[in-house]
Amino acid sequence: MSAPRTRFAPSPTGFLHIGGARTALYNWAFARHHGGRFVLRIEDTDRERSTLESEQAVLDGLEWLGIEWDEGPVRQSERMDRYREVVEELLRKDRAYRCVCTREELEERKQATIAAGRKWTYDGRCRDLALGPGCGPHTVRLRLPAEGRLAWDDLVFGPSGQDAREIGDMIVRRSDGAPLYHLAVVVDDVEMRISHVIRGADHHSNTPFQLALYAALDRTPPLFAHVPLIVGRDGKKLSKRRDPVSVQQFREEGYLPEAMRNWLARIGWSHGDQELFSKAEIAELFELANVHRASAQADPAKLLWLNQHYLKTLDRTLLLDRLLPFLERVSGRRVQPTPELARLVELLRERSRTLQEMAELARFLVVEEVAYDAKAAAKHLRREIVPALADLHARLAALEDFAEGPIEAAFQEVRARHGDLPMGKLAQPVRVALTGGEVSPPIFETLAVLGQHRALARIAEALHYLRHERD
RNA sequence: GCUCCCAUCGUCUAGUGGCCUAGGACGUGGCCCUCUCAAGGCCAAAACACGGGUUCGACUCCCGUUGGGAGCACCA
Repeated sequence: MSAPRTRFAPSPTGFLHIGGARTALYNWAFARHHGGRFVLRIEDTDRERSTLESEQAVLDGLEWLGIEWDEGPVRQSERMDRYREVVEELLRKDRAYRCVCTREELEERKQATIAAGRKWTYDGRCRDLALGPGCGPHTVRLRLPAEGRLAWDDLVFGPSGQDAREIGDMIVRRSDGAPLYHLAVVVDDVEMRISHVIRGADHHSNTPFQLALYAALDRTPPLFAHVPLIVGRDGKKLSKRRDPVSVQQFREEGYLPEAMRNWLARIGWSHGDQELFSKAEIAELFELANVHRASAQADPAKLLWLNQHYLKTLDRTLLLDRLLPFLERVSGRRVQPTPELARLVELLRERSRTLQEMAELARFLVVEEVAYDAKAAAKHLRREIVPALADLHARLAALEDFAEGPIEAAFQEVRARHGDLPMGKLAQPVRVALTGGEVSPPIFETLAVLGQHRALARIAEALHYLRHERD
């Protein structure tokens, strides 16, 4: 195939939705795979609902996911004159006609038809009236063929189509002069020379009408590929209320773009048994032929697993960089990358599923003092540990090289001196003293990362708490 | 209601008439490892929606049923 041109055409009426993000990803991947170009178009003809903020949110989301576009963004709102021209041209060529039926009249006739048990499409009342521009408030309707089939070979769904007579003459220009969505889309896809329209399956049944528009415009339609919808947990349509749907939201919860991209790619598309795909692999391996036809549920558990995988394997500098904002948020302070923090992050990689979790586990390193988790303190900070803990404090204070090995030796000595104290009995209280909670990397490493001075201060603080504050 | 579409473990999927005692991954359960939490290793449970055909042979092809989805606007 000659270099294809694909496009992603979101309407900026909210944030970037995971369904939209996946559609964008597929368009991007298809273009990259075939050495084509990927164009971004903003469908903001609905002035009421479109905002600049949400346009920016969509752009940010795409950038974050690493889905870069080659052209655009082109805004439909800036092309209104062109759509008007096209409608005039359609009128001139008698491919369309003016219609003065009001909404009320239409509704009335529609109800009557349905009551009579027949199917409603526009009844063509104004079709042969040859109404001129002076006919008063009117819409413009496309003249649809009375017979024949509007068919295409969908790249995902295969042979598709609908009889023209079942569609009826659809409106292409509203009575206020604004073009309808389908007209704008077709005009843009023609003029942007889009070769492959890859979009959500919710547009599958809109396609016949758009085909009629291409015919009226005397243009060859592009190839269509409809990708299955992502549905919610119960198999129903995604609901903003029930399901997490915003890319931005996942981002704020600490998911990595690498994981999101991989997750999105694998919903409704597969390449054999492969689960892990880098950005380059998605571009290299993506084929429309391997896109499923059935709608799919997005599984948050799988995303969590993917996220942990990328957390484990991401470049260390990059990871630290991504973590900082989260760490600043959970600690409430400015955080500089330090060698200690970098070391801790290495230990936290396989213990965190999100950047948020990682930040919470790293918090103890960047704050001045930790607050004891009530449950952890109740369980591990008990009076009977005081002698051993005090002994450990003394031994650790005496260390010249505050590294893992010597620290471990200190622990062994203390345990032996206190009736062969089980490791857990000593490690857990120390862990609570150091971090405030009962979860952290291995205790020797945790101590080493925190440093002798701060570690001793926290153990001393715990001893003070045990002697004076605890009942 | 009408039109169109879809249907393999809980979820994402492999499978294109015999390689299937239906494979993988996530999740779930168990065991091992273990100073906590993880990670890791091993094991397990878990699916071809149903009914008819076609065929020597159907998860794979055809028809129907059931279930699910999308579209049916002077929204996008």
